Amino acid sequence: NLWSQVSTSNSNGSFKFLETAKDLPTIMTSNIHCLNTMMKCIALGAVEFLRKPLSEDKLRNIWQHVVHKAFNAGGSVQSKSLKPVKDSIVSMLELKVELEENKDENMEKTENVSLAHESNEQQSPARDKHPAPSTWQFKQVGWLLDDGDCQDHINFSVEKDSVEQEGESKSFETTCTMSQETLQAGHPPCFIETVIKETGGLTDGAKSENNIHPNPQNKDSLNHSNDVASDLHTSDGTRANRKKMKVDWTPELHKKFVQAVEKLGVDQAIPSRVLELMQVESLTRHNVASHLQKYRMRRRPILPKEDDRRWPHHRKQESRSYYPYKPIMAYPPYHSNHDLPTSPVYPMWGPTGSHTASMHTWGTPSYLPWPPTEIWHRKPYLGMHADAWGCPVMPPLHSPFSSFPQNASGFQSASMVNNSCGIPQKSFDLQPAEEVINMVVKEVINKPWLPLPIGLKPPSTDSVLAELSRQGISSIPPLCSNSF
DNA sequence: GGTCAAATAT
DNA sequence: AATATTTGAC
Repeated sequence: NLWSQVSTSNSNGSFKFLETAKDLPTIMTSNIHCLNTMMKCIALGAVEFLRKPLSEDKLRNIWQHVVHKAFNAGGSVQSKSLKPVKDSIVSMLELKVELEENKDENMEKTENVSLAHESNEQQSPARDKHPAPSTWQFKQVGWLLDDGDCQDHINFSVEKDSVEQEGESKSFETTCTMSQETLQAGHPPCFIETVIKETGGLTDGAKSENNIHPNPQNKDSLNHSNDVASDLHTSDGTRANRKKMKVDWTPELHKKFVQAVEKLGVDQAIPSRVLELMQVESLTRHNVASHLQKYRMRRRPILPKEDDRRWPHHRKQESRSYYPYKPIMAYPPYHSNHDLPTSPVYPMWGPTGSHTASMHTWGTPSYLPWPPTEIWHRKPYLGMHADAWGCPVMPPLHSPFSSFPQNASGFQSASMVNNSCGIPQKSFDLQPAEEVINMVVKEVINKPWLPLPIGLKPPSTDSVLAELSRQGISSIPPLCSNSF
């Protein structure tokens, strides 16, 4: 990802640049507010044309789209985690800032910034990755078998070193499976399977990993004791060794988590509260916090917030706690959620259609597949990985930005039409302060779930072209000619 | 306490 | 190598 900048003192240069960078989403910013110029830029492939006084809103808007874009891309690639995206965006930010700094607006007439995205981002239609969803769902089923739905199991393995005797470090792992009524307060007994994870003489660092499978893998045998494992019933808490326990977020546990989060409202879900609602002792705030962190990262639903003010949209009173997150994606405008129930716009995590599907098992209506891998290491009883999900993950086969929303901030607002010559109100407006830029970008990045401002609807090519011809600018390379 | 991000563990 | 969790810092 990078920002490329081209500053020219004459619009012609800019146009040239635009043409050169057709395939790169380019945003033109200029203090020239001539419809003609704008049209031309758009026609030449600019994704947006912003009038020079770059307001905070405009910036935010742009960045939100960038972030969305980035996230979308990330989502399509299953393995891709959010972080990288974030990083790249951040790096972009730096460049951006740098750019902004260097910017010498005095002379420049037109300046354009192009938001380029990694070349590899192009998705090859051929090989997609749709495994996640299906597997996920499938897994669910598998689990249902053992748990008998209403029982939740919390598994955590405690690893404690046997006595202090350093002689031979023998550590064993205790896997405690406690069951508890889903929502009931009761604290049922729990089974504790102790697995001796004997570690040979400490000397040879080679800890024979022969050790019994920690919970992860043969989870399958929830019900059966594992080979080496021996079952004992104990009063849970007591032996809840105070060592490091790794919480195993089983689907059930996760489900609870999600329910709690939803009850609170995603935006108000904070670790402590969630923990309360979950009523799962044995879990620490940190555990929840961590999970929450992960949770938030995955679902990047756009969620209304005070951010709305800027985007005169009528969602005022929406108790946006639940899933009003019908993402107002600027991105793939094509299908609205109902078209293809299963085709996620946000390939992986976005709150997309398919509510019902996931609803039952995860009680998560809007969040698609939670953790793909997590699902995997529990072997579903029923073999085959059949794509239960059956979701034809359709990756954006087209240029990622193909539908990049135009008109970030009232592109076609009357104001700009008449306003042929912008007059810098405040130096600030013309040149957003670095802090502002930083702040805005950061905000956007940090809250990917915020609603995408404005329905940035792409200016219809037709209208633009029409207008252009009307203006006598017809010698412009047709938009459609290039992949833009 | 909440968040974030680095460090670990798997 | 990629994730899932845990730790620690802020």
